[in-house]
Amino acid sequence: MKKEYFLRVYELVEQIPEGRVTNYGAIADALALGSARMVGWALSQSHQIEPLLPAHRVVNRKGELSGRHHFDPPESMAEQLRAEGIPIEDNAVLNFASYFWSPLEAIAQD
DNA sequence: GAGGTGACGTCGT
DNA sequence: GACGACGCCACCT
Repeated sequence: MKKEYFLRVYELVEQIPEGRVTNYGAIADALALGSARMVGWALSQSHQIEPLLPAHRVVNRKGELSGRHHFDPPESMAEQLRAEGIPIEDNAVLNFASYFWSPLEAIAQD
């Protein structure tokens, strides 16, 4: 069961509220994965399984859209974030700290 | 069964 | 402050 650990990342990312963003490290910490790389890797896997996953709400520690290149139209990641009211500039989230959403909240509710 | 990969993060120089 | 190297661990070939 635990082998499908990426499903946990899946569930968590799925709970990211609209207009909010989070980073890989926060998810890794929330799930006690121990490595943010696992989150990025998990998202890359989940992307092909469930494209509906709001992976565009997950960025790196600097708020940069590091995974934009994995989207079909790479710029769609920023477009979707902007559509949710999140300002994007130079492929990075402005006021990232202000829009940051802690995945721990999702776990707390669960 | 062993090696390589990866949407990152932290520490050291 | 910017750049480089290492660690981290599940999944794939």
